[in-house]
Amino acid sequence: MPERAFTAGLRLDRVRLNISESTVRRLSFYLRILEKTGDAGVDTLSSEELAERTGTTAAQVRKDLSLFGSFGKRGLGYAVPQLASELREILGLDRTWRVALVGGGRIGSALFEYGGFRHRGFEIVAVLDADPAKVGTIWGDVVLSDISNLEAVLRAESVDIVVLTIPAEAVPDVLDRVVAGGVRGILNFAPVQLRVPSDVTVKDVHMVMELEALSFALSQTGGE
Amino acid sequence: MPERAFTAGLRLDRVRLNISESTVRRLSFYLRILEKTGDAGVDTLSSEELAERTGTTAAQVRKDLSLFGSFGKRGLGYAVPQLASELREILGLDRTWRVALVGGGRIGSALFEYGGFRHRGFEIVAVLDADPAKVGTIWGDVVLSDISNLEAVLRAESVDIVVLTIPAEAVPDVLDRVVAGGVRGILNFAPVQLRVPSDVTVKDVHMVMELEALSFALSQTGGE
DNA sequence: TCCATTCTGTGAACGAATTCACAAGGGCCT
DNA sequence: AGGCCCTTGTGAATTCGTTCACAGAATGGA
Repeated sequence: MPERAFTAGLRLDRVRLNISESTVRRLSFYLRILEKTGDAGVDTLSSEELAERTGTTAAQVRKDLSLFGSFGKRGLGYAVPQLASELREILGLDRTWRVALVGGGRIGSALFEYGGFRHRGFEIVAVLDADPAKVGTIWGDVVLSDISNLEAVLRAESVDIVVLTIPAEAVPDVLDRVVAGGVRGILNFAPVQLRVPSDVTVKDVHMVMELEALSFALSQTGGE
Repeated sequence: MPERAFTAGLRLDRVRLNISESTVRRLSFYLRILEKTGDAGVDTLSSEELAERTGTTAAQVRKDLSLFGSFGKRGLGYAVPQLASELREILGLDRTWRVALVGGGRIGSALFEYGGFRHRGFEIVAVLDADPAKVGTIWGDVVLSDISNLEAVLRAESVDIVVLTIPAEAVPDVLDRVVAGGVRGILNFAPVQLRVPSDVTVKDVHMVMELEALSFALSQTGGE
């Protein structure tokens, strides 16, 4: 039983219940919109407006939020900064996450140089690669480590999340060692199924599969 | 009514029926496994084995495939090269798709240098950016074009699919022009909802949202 | 040839997620 | 203060996707 403090609106009794992946993804999207409109000086948003900007329905927005509490005012809508702050807390974004980049190739380096992660509280504290020519090179404020020290680096840097951008064939070995290093969150770019213990969460980014899904869609409607 | 020729096993009557996004994503994954095991010399695979390697269930595999035809042999399983070829056709991968990269920043250049797309039949035939300093530079075998010529380039190169890696604020304008350029498939990396006509298909890759979903998952189980 | 074994293909059952529809709360104007 | 309008929060209904369970096809062995 968790004993952590939540804000008044949060429903402790429901927090542990099945929240679907799609709900979480939408929450993340709602938060983005709230931050954007908040910056633009808007202070209230209805479920309808939120739905329109995120490509869903007003009922869906209200249902998603209702899983965590009552954050709106009937007749009025949602207070933008307040709801944003609730969502940040729900999503666990009221802290910094320590991220290691495992794989320093094309994708890995693009993610590193792309500042978008750090701005949202994901700090890259280590980069690892198997290529001896890369080991020791300086990436921004971190020195690239040899992947043979993986477990040690993960523990020394208290890494929470690993971003895996290694070739498929290297996955089984590296994955075991990531888990052994105590990491319980993995963002996986390799086009293989990661087999992990149940206390480890994996999210996949499969760009080629998305392209193939586009190919399918175009083939369906195309030809005329 | 489509009049195109399909192989014997394909069910013309069902091809247009609702195939869910999850089914398509799995088909793409099955294909990968088939190609990998085919290269390893395996010539037959059961739904059970396919399921294990893709992280789903045997029933799911059979159901997915049954939406398009009967490709297996009872008591035996699926012939690897044959099923791979069927899936390639179903997914529309029996041709080359012409892709334009719109946005030549971090992500865009990483995707360009990453060879994984071309190997699967997605050929990058144009790269466009708004930065005058980049226009005219040579990327592999293409010259980077000014985004002000967007529609013209898309038409001249017969672009099928656009990969959008531009900042969120540039999206509304560029998106309209992508659609005006006749493109009906978009792989979107910008963290905004794309509003497009119904004959245009969009697939999103939202890496930061995936990270936030990880943050949520870790917050749920963490703390003890 | 016949039986035992294996694994597919698929209706039916189930469960999860979305949408509907409306009662109740809140603000504003007169 | 009262009435009107607006928008939330949420059970109920519906739709969609997954899992179950088994009949039927293919193979190999006796």
